[in-house]
Amino acid sequence: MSTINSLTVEELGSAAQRDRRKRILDATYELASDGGFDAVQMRAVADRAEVALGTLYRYFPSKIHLLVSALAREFDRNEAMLKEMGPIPGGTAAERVVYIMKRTTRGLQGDPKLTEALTRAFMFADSSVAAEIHTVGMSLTTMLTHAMHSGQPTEHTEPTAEDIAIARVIGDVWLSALMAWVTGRSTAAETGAHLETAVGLLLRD
Amino acid sequence: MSTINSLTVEELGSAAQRDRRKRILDATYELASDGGFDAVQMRAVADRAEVALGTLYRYFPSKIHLLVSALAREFDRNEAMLKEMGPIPGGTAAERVVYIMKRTTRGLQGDPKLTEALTRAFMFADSSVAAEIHTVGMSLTTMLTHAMHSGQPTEHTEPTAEDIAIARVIGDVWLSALMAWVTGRSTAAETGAHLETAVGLLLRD
DNA sequence: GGTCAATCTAGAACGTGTTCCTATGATGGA
DNA sequence: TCCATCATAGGAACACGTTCTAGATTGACC
Repeated sequence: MSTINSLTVEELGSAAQRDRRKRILDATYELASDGGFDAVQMRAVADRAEVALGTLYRYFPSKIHLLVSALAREFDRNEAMLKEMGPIPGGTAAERVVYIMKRTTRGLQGDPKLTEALTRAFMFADSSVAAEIHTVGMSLTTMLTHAMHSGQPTEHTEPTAEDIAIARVIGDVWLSALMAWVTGRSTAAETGAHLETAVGLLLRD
Repeated sequence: MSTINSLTVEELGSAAQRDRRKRILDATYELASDGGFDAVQMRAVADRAEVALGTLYRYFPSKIHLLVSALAREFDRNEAMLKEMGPIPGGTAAERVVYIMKRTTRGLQGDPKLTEALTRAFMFADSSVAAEIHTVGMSLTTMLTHAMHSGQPTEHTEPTAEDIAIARVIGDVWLSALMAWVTGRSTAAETGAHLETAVGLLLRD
């Protein structure tokens, strides 16, 4: 068990410890959802989770680790939901990709403060959280290549190198757009339009 | 003159004030170049620039404003340098854009600490920094559309809407790649390759 | 039950971004 | 020249992330 990483569920022996961890993440979620990044103050999280400040830091070595761990938990939940969904609507790859991106974006924009907190943490994260971030990136790429081929004859073949490259570029645009939205530099509508433009440029059939 | 924005050169009446502003940005540059984001401490900047802390805050209302303004100045300088450099080498728009982007990226990667500081500031900026961010964005877009048409018959016509859209997407990819590099999640080589791929996808002639 | 190590609590303390206050100096108009 | 106004210097004070310390509690093992 290293001191530089967040404690994962598996590393926690007792039920009381797992419960503390859950209380901490719940408190983080609530505070973030309520007031965004700035409202997630370590003393406030500790208070609400009914643990001491030192204990909070034993479980999550920094505010960034805490928020990224909360993001990871949300991502897991979202992925489960997507799996239950049937084929993706849309006649062309571009349409399907736009559909899936807008759907995901809309989900995030439904809870702006939470999204702001999690996105900020994600963008401020350094190499110590590289593993988690890579996981999120892979997840996004998979989602996009899947959308490109959904319902097509190529549905169950491996995505080509170009598919993956395109998915990565779209992911980059998406992150930038999300960042602009989160930081109040663009509106939800602009975010959607920008994404659509980018997908149109990349996936002209 | 509002209190929520950085003071621009034009808003500063006296030569002494313009000199103070320059000293502050120089100090910021040096500290960032030396120790990165964390080393740019407001007290240290004020000391080195030989201004009071309050004065520093009068010129730049936050550390983020300060760093983004420093970034903007670097972009301006870069733009001036590019203008003096004759036509951009490369037979196609893609080649010219890749040339310009790699050149800029190499410049940044030659001073990693500085780049880390400026990129982090850029990513953390909220809507109060929108004006400064917009300056940087316009600068980048101009640079890219110029590269697309450099030495072409269309050199001196206005860039089309599509040109601008493409430039923005490339900017997004560049920022994401830079972010991954700055936070230690990808290497310089990967950054260049990723950029090249994206430009290839967007500018197929 | 007793002992020991790990963990937890409570809270002080520190660093750095930010704000605020007062005195001092500069500038421009009467 | 004198005054009014505003920018600046100098530094205290505050907020929040983070670290540290001292004691209380827990839990595993004898």
